[in-house]
Amino acid sequence: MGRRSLKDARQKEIIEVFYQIAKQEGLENASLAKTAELAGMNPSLIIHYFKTREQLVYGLIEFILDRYLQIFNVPASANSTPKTVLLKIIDNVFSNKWNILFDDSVSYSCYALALRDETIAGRYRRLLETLRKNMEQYIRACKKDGLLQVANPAVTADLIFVLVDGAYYYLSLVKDEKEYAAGLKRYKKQAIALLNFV
Amino acid sequence: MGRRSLKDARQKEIIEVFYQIAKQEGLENASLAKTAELAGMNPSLIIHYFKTREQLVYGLIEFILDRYLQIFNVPASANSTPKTVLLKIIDNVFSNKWNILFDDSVSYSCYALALRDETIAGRYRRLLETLRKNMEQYIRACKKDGLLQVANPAVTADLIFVLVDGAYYYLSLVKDEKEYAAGLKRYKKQAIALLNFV
DNA sequence: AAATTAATTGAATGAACATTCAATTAATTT
DNA sequence: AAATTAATTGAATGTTCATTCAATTAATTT
Repeated sequence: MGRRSLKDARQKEIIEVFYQIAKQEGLENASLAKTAELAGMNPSLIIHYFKTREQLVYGLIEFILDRYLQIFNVPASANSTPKTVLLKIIDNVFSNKWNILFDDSVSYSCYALALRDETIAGRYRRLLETLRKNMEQYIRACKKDGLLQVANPAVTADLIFVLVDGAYYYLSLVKDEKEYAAGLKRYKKQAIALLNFV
Repeated sequence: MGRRSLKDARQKEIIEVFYQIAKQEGLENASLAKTAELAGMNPSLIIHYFKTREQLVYGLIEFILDRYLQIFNVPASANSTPKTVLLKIIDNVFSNKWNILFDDSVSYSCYALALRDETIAGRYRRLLETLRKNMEQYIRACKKDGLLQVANPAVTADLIFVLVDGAYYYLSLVKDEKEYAAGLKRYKKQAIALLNFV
């Protein structure tokens, strides 16, 4: 049947290099040429795998959005009660891990794209919905066990993510580590207050 | 003394056209050529007034950031008490006026730039600081009159803006008008709750 | 070994871009 | 009217870019 396809692996590799370039130079300056050079391949090979730059950007966004779901990766040791799980998730959200996982500039550039491209907007909507639904389930589990008192788990989950997004908007400009940590702590405290644990 | 300079007026005009192009095509696709064409002038005239595209972008950001301060423009009729003023400001923040004043995509593109350009970052820091300080003063005035009970006006002001930024992050993807209005209302209610009026 | 399929290269294309520079036109002052 | 200063134009430059296409190389199967 001829040579076997490297498509999946190659695409992933290219996306990762493209992301690296975008981090260094900004998404708007991330070109196929630069990406190809860093990846040690010919620009036309990128076109071979993605057809257009636009498709590569779609790939990058898929790649980035997938990372968000890692918030809900909680070690088994924290699985004792719904409350410890929920608190661990809140921990994840308001932690420095966030900054390692995401480049702020690229993130906002992608979001700006979403606001002009319905395909990308759809992906983002689905992600934000998933994040909220997941959080809602965890809140619901706690509520069922009488661990917290909230009128509407969906509304509370939404509010928490609004807090998260607003927090990182502000914090992304904060260079001072102490101030950054203090802010993160304050916002986290506010999020936990919203959960109204008994 | 020769011909008098049109610099200020011309620069402002160019920035406004540049903004218009950025709204239509995205900031990353807003070129001097397109701007010049829409403005009915030669691209080199833009260079004449701004030296480089980078300087034009700086001008655009200045232009956009100035608009944010309009939040605090409160009609004299609302000046009766510190509480009505503060509520009017909250009203302004969580209103549709916001969307008319700002293009979401361009806003996030500019913010992405700030995170890779210290000059722009400085401008944003100053603005965010000003917004918070202003809000803090209004909260303080209410507190002095015993109209609300908050432990730390600065912290509360910050939290409100975190809420605002997170709210618009989410809402910018919401197309449905009813859902948009409902969200806005919910977040506004939460902001007012934070103020803890007596 | 021949056939097949995909990977990869390299050269070429044309478009768009920011910027430069010299020349011209239009106000304003003396 | 002459001098001055700024506005404006238009052509030119060189770079970077995404994309195309034909040719070549490398696996894999029959």
